[in-house]
Amino acid sequence: MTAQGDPTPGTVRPGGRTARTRLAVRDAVLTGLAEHGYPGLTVEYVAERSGVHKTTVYRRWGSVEGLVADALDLAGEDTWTPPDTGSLEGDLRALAREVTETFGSASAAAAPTAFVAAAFQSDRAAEALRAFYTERFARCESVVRRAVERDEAPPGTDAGAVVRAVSAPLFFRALVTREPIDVPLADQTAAAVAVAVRAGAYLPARR
Amino acid sequence: MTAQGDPTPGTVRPGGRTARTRLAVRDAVLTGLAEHGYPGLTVEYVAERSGVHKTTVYRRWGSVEGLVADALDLAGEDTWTPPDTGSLEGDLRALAREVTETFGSASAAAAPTAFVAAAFQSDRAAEALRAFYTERFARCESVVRRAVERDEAPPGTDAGAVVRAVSAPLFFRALVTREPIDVPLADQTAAAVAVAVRAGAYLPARR
DNA sequence: CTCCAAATACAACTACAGTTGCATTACCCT
DNA sequence: AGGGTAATGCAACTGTAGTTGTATTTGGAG
Repeated sequence: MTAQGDPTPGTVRPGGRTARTRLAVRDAVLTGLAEHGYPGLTVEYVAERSGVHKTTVYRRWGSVEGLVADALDLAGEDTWTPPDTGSLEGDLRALAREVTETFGSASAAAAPTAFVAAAFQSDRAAEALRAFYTERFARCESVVRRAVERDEAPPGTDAGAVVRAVSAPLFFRALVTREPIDVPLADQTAAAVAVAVRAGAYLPARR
Repeated sequence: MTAQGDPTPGTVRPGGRTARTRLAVRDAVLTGLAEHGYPGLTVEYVAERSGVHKTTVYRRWGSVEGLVADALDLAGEDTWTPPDTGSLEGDLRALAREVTETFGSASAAAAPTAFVAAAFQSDRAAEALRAFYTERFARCESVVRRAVERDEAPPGTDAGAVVRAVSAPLFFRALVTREPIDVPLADQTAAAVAVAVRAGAYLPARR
């Protein structure tokens, strides 16, 4: 999960100017994504905006994809926890609505969209994205765990499959087919998955 | 759906050398994608491989994204029809397995993956991708229509939502999180959606 | 406080993607 | 068949992304 741009392990200088530079660059990356989108983000822009010389940016991050991958590593280090509404369908609906909100406004969608775009360009960004979602979905599995405890879902339900089934149709429309997504669609998706869970369609024995 | 690379409407020269050039270039694009992947595909490679001068490629297609968008337009002009196995779950399972097959081998996945990647880079490719999937999913809706006729699905079922719900989790894992997808996963996804359909979770009244 | 190593700044350079003006070729129409 | 026009080929050019070698600055350790 550690960014490749980090000083090599065991370095003597973890803080100070290096840390300031990194933060300034990360800030410039997010600003640039919001303003020009991923295709318009250039190393030169980040260098100018952050006040860090472009040589330094190239040496530590290597490319635009490296910059985005580093920003993605940072995004994974938050304290987000899945919703807890007291019912399976309520939790799934809240999860789906969060996706809808993220991709509802262009400014909020800029960074997540860029993360996916960068993953198509470089293996490092792809790995960072994979790690991000692995960790994020692992957090979400508590939703299913609680549902099992409430007898809303059969024991052994494949929690990972459930949380992916709720998110995927919305991600797919937002990122691949560019169809509009809204709250009713999120609710429909959550309801459908909740029905399937209760029916035992996500028991891993079926795989 | 007409490619931007086409001669302007009403042109006097729809066939002949122009058509040969276009086919040679399209072929080179697909070969290049399979060999080097999207990030490694360059206009210069396509020019050399196709025997068409790079100036011509730049003039007619404009960029790598234009080349990919044109190839995508071509891909949409096929005679593919959705499976007809005689049951809803069978049809959904067959659809899901097709997705699995597409992204199962690196060579088969190269073009579809590139289409999505290009859509993040240029609006023209994004529009071509949107058109492709809109048309493709419209064809798939016959699966749901037949299920309604067989009383396997309630009348008024949102066919578009159903076919997207079957495909999306597989696309999402293949393209975004880069998780492995296999036949059991396809079957699980299809079974879950079939259960939800039968329970009436995809009635558009819920939106 | 001073010294040392790491990180950054600077400037010049390289390479290649993409452009432009013009010559040439090939196709369609009469 | 042959003339006109669209499309392609060609070669030289431009701009900029990315590189390299070196000087300078910074921050921590003793």
